[in-house]
Amino acid sequence: MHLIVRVKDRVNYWLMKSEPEVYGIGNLERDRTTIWDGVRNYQARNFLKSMQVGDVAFFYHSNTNPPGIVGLMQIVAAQVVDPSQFDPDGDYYDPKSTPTAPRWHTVKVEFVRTFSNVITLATLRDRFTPAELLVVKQGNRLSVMPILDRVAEEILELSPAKG
DNA sequence: GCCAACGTTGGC
DNA sequence: GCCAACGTTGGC
Repeated sequence: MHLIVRVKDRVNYWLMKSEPEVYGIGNLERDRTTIWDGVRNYQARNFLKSMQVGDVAFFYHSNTNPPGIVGLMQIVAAQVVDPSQFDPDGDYYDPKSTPTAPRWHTVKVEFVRTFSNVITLATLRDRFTPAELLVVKQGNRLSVMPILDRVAEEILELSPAKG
């Protein structure tokens, strides 16, 4: 049986977590772009690898009060070799990685906007089931995850731009 | 600070 | 290849 796969240009949506104490949306607004380095989980890495330029990602603040989605960013470079894997003095050094055989790829993201209010985890739990949105699942530790189009659009409706 | 969830490591 | 021990994430 043959399937005709129609390849269409489409935007994929993602959610990416960071602790604001380490690197928050304010840091990204200041820097405009950043390499999303330091992810050392294979499932998260595989999602990072599948991101394409133009994809949109929600910036999620974790390990803070309240946790939640705080803004938007866009993928501006894909398949970026994570430079932190080569730094022997850094927290993310991977001695098994070499420049010719890097183990960790990531993306470069660009600031789009900060939401006027945090879309808290509690709000997300009210609106979405764990099957719809993985981040609301209890005990979820994945720091990069895909977001269904329908869910992304609903989140965007909750998020007027700041100012 | 506690602890549930869960990914990773390593002994066997 | 199993699985107990351990370490980390991250909400609360």
